[in-house]
This record gives sequence, C-alpha cells and structure tokens, in this order.
Amino acid sequence: MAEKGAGKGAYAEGRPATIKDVAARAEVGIATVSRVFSGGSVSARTRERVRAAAEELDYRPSAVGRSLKTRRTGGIGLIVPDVTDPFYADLMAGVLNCARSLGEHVVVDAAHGDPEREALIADRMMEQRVDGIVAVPAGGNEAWESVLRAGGNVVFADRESPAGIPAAPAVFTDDRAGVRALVEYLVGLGHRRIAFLGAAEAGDSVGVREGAFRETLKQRGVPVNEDLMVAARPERDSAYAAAAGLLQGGANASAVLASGHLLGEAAVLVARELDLRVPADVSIAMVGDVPWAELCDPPLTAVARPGQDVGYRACELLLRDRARRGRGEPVLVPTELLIRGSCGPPRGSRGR
Amino acid sequence: MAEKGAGKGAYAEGRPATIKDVAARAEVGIATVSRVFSGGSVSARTRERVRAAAEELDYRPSAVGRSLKTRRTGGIGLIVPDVTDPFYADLMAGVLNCARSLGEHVVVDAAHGDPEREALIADRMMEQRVDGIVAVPAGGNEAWESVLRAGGNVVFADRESPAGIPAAPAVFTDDRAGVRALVEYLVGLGHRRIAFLGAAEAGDSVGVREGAFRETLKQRGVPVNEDLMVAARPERDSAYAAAAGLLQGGANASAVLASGHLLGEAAVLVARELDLRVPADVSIAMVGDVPWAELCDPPLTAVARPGQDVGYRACELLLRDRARRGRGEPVLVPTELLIRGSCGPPRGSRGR
DNA sequence: CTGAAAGCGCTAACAT
DNA sequence: ATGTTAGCGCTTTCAG
Repeated sequence: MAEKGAGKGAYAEGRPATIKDVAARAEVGIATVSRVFSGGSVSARTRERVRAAAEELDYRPSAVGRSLKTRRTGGIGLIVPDVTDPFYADLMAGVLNCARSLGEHVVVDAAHGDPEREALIADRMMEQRVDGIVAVPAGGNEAWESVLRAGGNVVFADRESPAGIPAAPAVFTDDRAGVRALVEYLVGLGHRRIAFLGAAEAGDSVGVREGAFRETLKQRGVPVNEDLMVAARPERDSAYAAAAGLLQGGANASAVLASGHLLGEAAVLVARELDLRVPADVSIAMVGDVPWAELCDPPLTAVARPGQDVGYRACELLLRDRARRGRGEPVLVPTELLIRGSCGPPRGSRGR
Repeated sequence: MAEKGAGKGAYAEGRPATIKDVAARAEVGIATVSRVFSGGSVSARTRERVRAAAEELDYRPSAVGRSLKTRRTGGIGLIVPDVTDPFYADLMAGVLNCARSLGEHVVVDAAHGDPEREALIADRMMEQRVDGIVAVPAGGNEAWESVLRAGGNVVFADRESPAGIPAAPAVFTDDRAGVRALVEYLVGLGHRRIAFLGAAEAGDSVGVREGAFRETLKQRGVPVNEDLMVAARPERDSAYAAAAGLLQGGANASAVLASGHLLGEAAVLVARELDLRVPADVSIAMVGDVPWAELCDPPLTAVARPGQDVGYRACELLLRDRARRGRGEPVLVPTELLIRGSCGPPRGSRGR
C-alpha cells in the first residue's frame, strides 16, 4: 500500500525499459549506462544518477541484447530422461548448484528415452545458443554429431554416449565397482544362487552392471546361472513382471540383485505379496539408493550412486575445464555400498 | 566412420554459422534465408538451395538474434524450492509438458526457501526476458513487486503468494478438502485423539492444512487437543524430532496425521523404532503421496496432491490465458484420498 | 570520465 | 519471389 517513491506504484507499464530510456532519464549516453551495469569506470556521481534512473524504471539490462553482442548467453542446457526420477533429480540439483556458482542459468528438458525428442531438444538448445549442454544421452547419435559439428560443447553424464561421438567428455558413477562390491558381499554371506534383475533384453547390448555381475561371480568361482539372469527394462510394469516371474517361478534364488531402484521396488513388492520374508527367505539388494530404501522393513541394502556429484562434475567439466578438450578417460565418481538389513545368509546355510 | 556427405566430418569449425553465411553460400539475400526458416513464401527451388547450404554449415537460426527483434524469447522460468522433492519434481514435469506442447523452453532454478535467492533468480530470469515465470514463492515479496512492475507476468503455484502481490494468478492443490477428507475418515474410524504433525511454529501463521484440521475436528464435535498439535518444519531433522517427541511422549495419540511426506516418513520411522505396530498401536496417514507410500508395510494412507496437474495448469495459465489478467480466484486442483493399510480403528475401540 | 557510432543475427517493412 | 534496409538492446572501440 505505502508507496516507496514517486512513480513506483504502477504495474505493467508497457514494455520493459531499455538502456536508452535509462540514458535519457539520467541524461547521459547509453555507453555510460552500459558501463554502470557491466562494470566500467564511471564517476560516483554519474553512477548514482544512473542507478536512480534505472531503479525508477525497473530497468534490467536485457540479456538478449547483451548475448547478441558478446556471443555468450550465460546459460547451459541440461537433458535428462525424466525429472521425476530421484537419481536424475539429484543429478539436476548438482548441475544447478555448479551452474549457479559459475553464474550460469540452466534450461532443462526431459527426453523420456526418445532419441528423436532428444534431438529436438538439443537442437533447440543450440538455437538458444547455450554455452554448453550436459546430457544423459537417450541413444540417438545424429543429434550429437550435428551439435558437435556446429561447435557446441557437450558433456555426457551417467550413460555412455552413443558410438561414434568423440570429443565429448563424460562422467559416470562407478557402477562396475558398486556391483562388484555388492556381489562380493552377497557371495561372502554364502549366496550362490544370486539373481540379477534387469539383465539386457535380447538384442540389447549388455550393460556394465550385468557385465560386472557376471565377471565378479566368475572370479569368485560361482557359476552364472542363466535362469537367474532376468531381463527387464527399468519401468514399473516391466520390472514388476520380471520380479514376479523370478520370485514365483522355480528359479529358487536365495538373493536378488536389482540393477535399479525401480527393479528393487518391484522385488520388494513381489516378495511381500508372496509372503516371502526378507532376508530370511530371500535377500534383496539394489543398485541406486533412494529415500525409501531406509523406510522399507527391513531397510534395503543398496549401492548409492551420488547423482549430485555426477551433475556437479559434469557441469564443471563443461564450464571450467573447457580447456583440455577431447574426452580422455571418462570421470568416474565412486559409489558406496550401504549395508542395511535386507540381506542375510541364504536359507539352508549353516549358521553364522 | 563412413562419411555421410562432402565436408561433413569436421568438428568444431569456429563459431556457429550465421544467416549471412548461409545466404552467401546459397547465393541469395539474407531475407530469403529468414523466410525459409520462419515460413515466408519462397520458391521450391530456392528453398532447397537454402536448406542445402544451411545443412552443410550446420546452421541453426540464432534464437538470440530472433528474440531481439521479436521481443519474445519463447522461454519461461520455473522457480521451485527444491528439484529433488518428489512433489516439486512432479510439478516441474507438468510445466515441462505444457511448455513443450506450447513450444516454449524452460529455465529452472531452485530457491531453497530463501527469499533472497528467489529474488536473485527472478531478477535473472527477467534479464533473460523470459515470457513469464511460474514460481512456488519462497515468501519474499519485494522480488515479485519489482517483477510485476517491470511488466513481467508470473503465476504462483502450490503456495500463497506473499501478501500484497496482486495481479498474479495462482494454482494450488485443494489441501483443505484433502485434509478434511482425511480427518473425517479418521474420525469415522473412531479416532478422537488425532495428532497433527507439522503445525505452525510459534510466530508463523497457521497453514491451510492445520486450519482445515482444526475446523473439521470442531465440526465433528471432537475437541482439539493442543498437546496433539505438534510443530515441525518440513525438513528431515525437524520432522524426526517432532515425531519422536510425539510418539514417545505421553500424548497418547491413536492416530497421527502428518502434514507432509517428510513428516510422514518421520512418523513411520519413529513408530518402527518404538516397536509400535501400524495401525494396531497407532494409525498413520499423511498429506502428499509419494512412491514409497506403497512400499511401506503396511502401505501408507495418504492424500495425493497431483503435482503434474498443478504445474501444467500453472504453465497454461501463464501462456494461454494471458488474456484475462488479474488473478481472480486461485485455481484449485482436486486432491484424492488414497486409503491403504496404515489406518485402523483406535486401540480400545469396540470392534467395527 | 564520457559520448558517438558500429555491429552482433535476425525479422519485417518496403522496394523491385 | 526476392533483395535492401532499418532497427531490436546491448558492448565496445574510438574520439574528445
């Protein structure tokens, strides 16, 4: 209600004030106004006059005018599969943090696993002239080739970039180590019939998690039983069906390693519906820690994948270390095995 | 490996091609190039030449050049408290969906409940000349007054805008109805000692949820016991402390209504630690549904707040219905009571 | 310290 | 159907 100064009460006064308006009002040249806002040398007196004029007009220097001149927008793009997935939300938070600390804003979009959509998004971001793009690639490579060819800089996060995309750095969680730790923990507990929930479907290439699983088992001298490798996509339906098939079929797994949080969720749900006790009847663990893992009864053992770190590092790589181009080795951020209560010795094991 | 066309293999070829480059290469005027990309009339032959030239140069029209001319950036801003909170993640997904269908991109940032940060973010978005802002306000009002004065358009989501901000539409979930439904359900079950977890702290104004709680109890002739109104902020520490105080103190609640998902989480955790059985010893319900609610044992009864819808509607309001300005009544999107297994009759009750 | 002027990439008259 | 030109709001020489 109380007016703070002359002419301050008016809402929606036409279009935004420009540098000219401010210059006119302060009775100076536009260059002077520019200097005041982008830090040139201006006498204190003049500076004050300009500030006052600007305030009265609610002037904000137009980033689009500036960007046109400077060829930098001060913004980056972020493309994730799904903003509601807790891991990608974390990743996003990491990018946001880093971007803020470097003075950049970020335009976000979700590709939902669709390479075409990803291409559209990336293209648009390029039109927007973002200073760079952090992307969890969806699998298409045309988009990225074109982006790189046009001089865009991108760093991939969380997933391998499609084949044939050089010159783009990448940062991943060290899932190989994570799965390895988990498998060794399970084997150490006495398990020999460990199911892997989330194996590659026919035709897909085997992921690092499955690879690490097989590899570790082999190393420990535990035979890999193909009946226990159950294929599933990381979506609720697919996960649930796979978990149900596994747990109620005759596979007789003593432990299940869910290769993602959606798979873990499915395993927990199915186990409960089948009245299997965890970990007495079956042990369950998953890769990807989520808030509800602690809320389960018993709390779920999981491999934590630090999404924030991934996002932060990716953004940093994009913006700070732009110098050393060429991808080099991907950055691996460490995972952590969080032992909670959902794994125990297998059913028939002899004590301790 | 295989080259797709002449001159297509080069990466990072200096700076992005401009309209001039394309015009020169296609041997036409720049206006013609513009027409090809923004839809003017161009002969098929010329159009093709231009397209070809553009493709060879990996040309993408610069949105910043365009924006300068058209005074529209085709982007909106979204400010949420925290992108990792499932509700705000949903809201964000809603905004993203709507924005895409309307051809806008969205720049996102998180204010983390800090009005100063919110002001910085909003200011920056204004500098960016976004076409509008969807915001979950943090509580500061100076930022918004200035934004509105400068001609920005904003719609608030999920939370009441600070006092004194007129002319901005708003969309909320109908928490009043949600809490009412929940309280009536609990009372119908026979509860008379229902705790409210998440009451306003001394000095804060009472929120709608608490208001609805008190109101409904009163209407049903159940006395409101101030010992059962336990203050807590929606953060893990505060929530946990409050839940612990409530459940292990002598308050003797037969049911607890947690006013947010973090509060609900705390209640579940504390109940388990205290070996209280749910719902036999104590019923638990919360406002705000989250994925883990179904994973709990027993699954948690909750009031679902459709974040996606809120986001979508807010964005729609901002972009489509820009015509009818002035806020009018806030849009209320309906909540839904999801009855699961965590509530039952109070301990001493005489059966159904 | 300050102002005038050129130009960033694009669109929209206006001419042809 | 196509080319020319004048800005959009800003930064940045270059003079003064």
